[in-house]
Amino acid sequence: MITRMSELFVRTLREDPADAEVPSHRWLVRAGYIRRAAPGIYSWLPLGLKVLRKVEAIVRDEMAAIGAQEVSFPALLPREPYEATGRWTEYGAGLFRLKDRKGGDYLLGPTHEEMFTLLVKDLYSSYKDLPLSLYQIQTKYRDEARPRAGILRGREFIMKDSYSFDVDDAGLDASYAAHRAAYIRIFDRLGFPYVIVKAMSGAMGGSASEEFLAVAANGEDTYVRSPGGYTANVEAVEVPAPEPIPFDDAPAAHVEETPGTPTIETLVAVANSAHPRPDRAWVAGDTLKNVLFRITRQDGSTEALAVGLPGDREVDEKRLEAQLGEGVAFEPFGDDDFAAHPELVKGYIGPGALGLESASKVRYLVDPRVVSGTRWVTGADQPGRHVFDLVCGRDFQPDGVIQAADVRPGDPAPDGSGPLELARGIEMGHIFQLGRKYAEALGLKVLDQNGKLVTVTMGSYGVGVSRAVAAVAEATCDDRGLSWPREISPYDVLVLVAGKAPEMLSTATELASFLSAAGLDVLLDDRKASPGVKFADAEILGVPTAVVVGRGLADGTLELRDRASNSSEEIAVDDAVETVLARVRG
RNA sequence: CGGGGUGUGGCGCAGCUUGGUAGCGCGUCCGCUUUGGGAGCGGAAGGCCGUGGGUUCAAAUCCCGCCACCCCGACCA
Repeated sequence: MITRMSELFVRTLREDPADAEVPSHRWLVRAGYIRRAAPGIYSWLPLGLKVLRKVEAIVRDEMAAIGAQEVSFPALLPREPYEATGRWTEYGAGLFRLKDRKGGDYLLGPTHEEMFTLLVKDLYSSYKDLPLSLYQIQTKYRDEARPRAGILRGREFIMKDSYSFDVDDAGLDASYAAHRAAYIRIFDRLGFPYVIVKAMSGAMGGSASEEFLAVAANGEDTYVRSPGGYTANVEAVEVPAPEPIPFDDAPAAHVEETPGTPTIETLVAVANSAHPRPDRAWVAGDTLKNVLFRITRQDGSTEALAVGLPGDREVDEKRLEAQLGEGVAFEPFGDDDFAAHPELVKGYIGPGALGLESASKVRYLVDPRVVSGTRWVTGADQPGRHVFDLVCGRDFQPDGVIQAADVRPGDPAPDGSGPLELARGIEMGHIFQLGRKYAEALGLKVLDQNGKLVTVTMGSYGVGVSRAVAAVAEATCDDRGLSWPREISPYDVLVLVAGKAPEMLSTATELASFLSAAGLDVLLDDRKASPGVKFADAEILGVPTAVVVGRGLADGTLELRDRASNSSEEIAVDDAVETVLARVRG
């Protein structure tokens, strides 16, 4: 195919759109790939649509390769299935809901677990029918509280979601492994750097869950990695508990006056001046900080929660949220909350006043590092007083452990593979073992070999297709514009006429014809615009390879440009077709 | 939902303090010139100044209300 740029429906913008912050958003709009239609909702223009279709093609290809079959559910869905799984209410404000003329409730599907489960339930009833993997590439709707970054996080987006159905756990493991392998091929082909990280399976449960993150400095997800190969979303990092320490000869706990020390910083200062430690100075890590939250569940019930952690750490709210599970909100304790718990002295809260067995009845969960035998300086539950040498397991007993402390560069990897490094990424895919939650809620059972009804176990696997377009743009663009990996570039090659001599256009047209005949998708910039405009547009549009037909033509040469490296070389007109084909296919 | 900001031709912005009936750059159209890094000159089209009300002889500008959108934080592919 040859597309003449003089006829292509595209308009590049010379200036940045005012509302675009992140590079992918800015360039996709400036290059004429997408246009905003409403907040978080975008239209795809010819160039953008070509890229989108190419991403979809890769996904379809790899799904077919593992035997998954494509279906397509409506985006507009009835309420009932979502009522059955509780998600009509659980999804809360994030769900686009609407009514038909009769007043019936409908929703725009945010995800389709229910529909897939019901479809299989309708048609299949024997273990002989399984395993089965179905998928769709569908427009999804989520009424995000704050859409942002263009297509990277919209309210309407395109997702490939697949579901596997198996009779037993071994089957689920196999389906999961197949999807994992397919995802690796998909993301390899998309041609941008990514990492696979351990993820939270969340309230869904299930044993395995991994995310595919595009490596991007301004990504919304933070992940960790170690030299030994450990990777995980920060939310999923499980700090291991150290070995308990014997405390038989530990000194007895003693309360000391520490006036004016409501913060860790002031406490450390006063401890060092008024109660110096004999061997070394006190540091924040010697203190036990107790942070209070009020958590609110989906049903509206609230509960106080205390989190104990070494004083040199902060509570990471994302990690805390992940621990609390879906639909549980939390807020720091306010004055009202303190008023309701008079035994908790703000700034001087210690384990003595915490725990389900204590007077406050506040659940007390601690960082795994707060292990039996560790000695702490912590609040004495009286203003201006702290207790020293308080030993975990002897002087207090937490109700449990929680992974809520922040993870820092240099922390040891949980598997002992070295110090952790932190980096940012964009979630591109998520695979996880759903288990039997939906099958149970919707009654998806099959008869097994023994004629007994068993509940099917499911896996759920998503790829953000429209997001992938933005993520690739994000990962590959530079200060001049987009720069596509070959497999998803809207065109294989751009032939650019840089000059007004008639033979330039004729040579270019002829070259384009040969390349097209050889199977390439060619964009021919035959516009009358000045070379400067064309070069600038070539860089904004991001076609990986460009051939410039210009002043070198008189000497029998053309210029071959590589967008990714912004380098160029002269090639002979006579074997231009061969050279370009070799480059594009290379 | 909390915090900040902005609404003026297609895009990016000025004008608002000190009311007088709208301007600049880019883009678009016509003509001539120009053609290796977003060309030059001349001409042209295109705006009920987010919205409702108020003040005034007169409102983009002042006052009150509303709406929308964007950006920063808590949710997700």
